[in-house]
Amino acid sequence: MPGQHRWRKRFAGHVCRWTMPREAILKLLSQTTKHLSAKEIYSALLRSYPGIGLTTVYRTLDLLEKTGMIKKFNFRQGESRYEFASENKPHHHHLICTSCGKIIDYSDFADEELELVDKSAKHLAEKYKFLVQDHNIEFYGLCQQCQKD
Amino acid sequence: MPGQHRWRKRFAGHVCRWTMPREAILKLLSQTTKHLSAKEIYSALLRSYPGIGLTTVYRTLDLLEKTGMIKKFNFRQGESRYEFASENKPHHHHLICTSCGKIIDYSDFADEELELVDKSAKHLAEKYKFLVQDHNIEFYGLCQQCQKD
DNA sequence: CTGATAATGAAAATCATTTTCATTAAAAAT
DNA sequence: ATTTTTAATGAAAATGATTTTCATTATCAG
Ligand SMILES: [Mn+2]
Ligand SMILES: [Mn+2]
Ligand SMILES: [Zn+2]
Ligand SMILES: [Zn+2]
Repeated sequence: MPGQHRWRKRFAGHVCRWTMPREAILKLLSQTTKHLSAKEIYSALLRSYPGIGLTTVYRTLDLLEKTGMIKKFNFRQGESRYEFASENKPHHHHLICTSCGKIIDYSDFADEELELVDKSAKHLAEKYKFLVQDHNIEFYGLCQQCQKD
Repeated sequence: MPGQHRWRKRFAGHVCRWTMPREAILKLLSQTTKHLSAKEIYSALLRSYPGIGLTTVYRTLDLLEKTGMIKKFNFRQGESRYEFASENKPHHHHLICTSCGKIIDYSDFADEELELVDKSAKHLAEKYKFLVQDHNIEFYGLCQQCQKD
C-alpha cells in the first residue's frame, strides 16, 4: 500500500489504482539523469522490489508516457529509452555517440531552435496541411572518449 | 549474371560480387520516392524475382547503407524504413503522421536549418568535445486526412 | 570452362515488446 | 475493520522485426 504520493493526483482519469510498481518506476526515473531502457529499469528495481515483472515495467512506462510524465526515445539502438519529464526540466535534445551509445543532453540554442521550429511548423501547416504536434532533433557522432580509438 | 550497372563501381572495396538481389533492391529503391520497409521491398520484388529471400533483403540493405547509397530511418514505427540517397536529391527531413504513418519529405528552410546545425555542431564540439557526424530532425503530428477524424 | 569462395535462402535463433490469463492487492462498499 | 469488486500484476507464451547458421548456389578470376 504505497503512500499518498505527490504524483498520484496526476493519474486521475488515466488510472484507478496507485501501486508500488508505479511509484517505484516513477521514483527511479525522477532520480536519475540517465536515459534508461525498460530492462535497465527492471534490473535496478529488482534489488528494492524483488518480484517485480518486466511486463509491468513496460506497461507502466506506456502509462507514464501517456500521462506525459516521461518521454520515450528511439535512438538508433535496439531498445527504447525513457527519461523523466518535468516542467522545470528544460526542453532539450540529444547527442548520441554511435560508438559507445553515450547520450548527452543539451539545451544550447533552445531559443533559436524554437524559433526555427515554430516557423517551420507554421509553414508546413500551410504547405502540407500538416499539424505539427511534436519534434525531435538528434545529433549523432563520437563522444570525446570514442574519438580517441 | 546482372549487367555491368552504373552502380557497380561504387561497391568496390565493400563487396566483391555484383548480384541480382543487389541490383534489384537498389533499382527498386532508386525508382520510388517512398520510404520502404524491408518487408515491403521483399514483397515488391517477389513478383519480378521469385525466390528472393527476406534475409538477403536485410543483408543488402545493411550493405547499401554502409556504402552510403541508401539511408535508414527509425521513425516511431516498429520497422526501419529505407530511402535511396543521391547527390542530386536535396538534404531533407520528414513529417510523420502519428495516426496513419504517412511520411512527407520536406526541405524547406534547408539554409536556415543548416546554419543552425553547423553552429550547434561547432558549439557542441567545444563544450562537450563531441564530434557531430550526422543529424536528424523530424516533425510528428497529423496529416491532412487524419486531422479530419 | 572451371575452381574458389562470396553470396544466397530456408530455417532456426535472438531480442524487444506485447498478449494471455490465473492470481493478487488497491480501494470502494459494508 | 472486513468484505467485495475488479484493476493491476507477473509468469509464460506469443509476436514481430531482425540476425545467425549452414548447406547450396552462382559470380567471376584464372
Ligand atoms: Mn534527455
Ligand atoms: Mn525522405
Ligand atoms: Zn562514445
Ligand atoms: Zn495521417
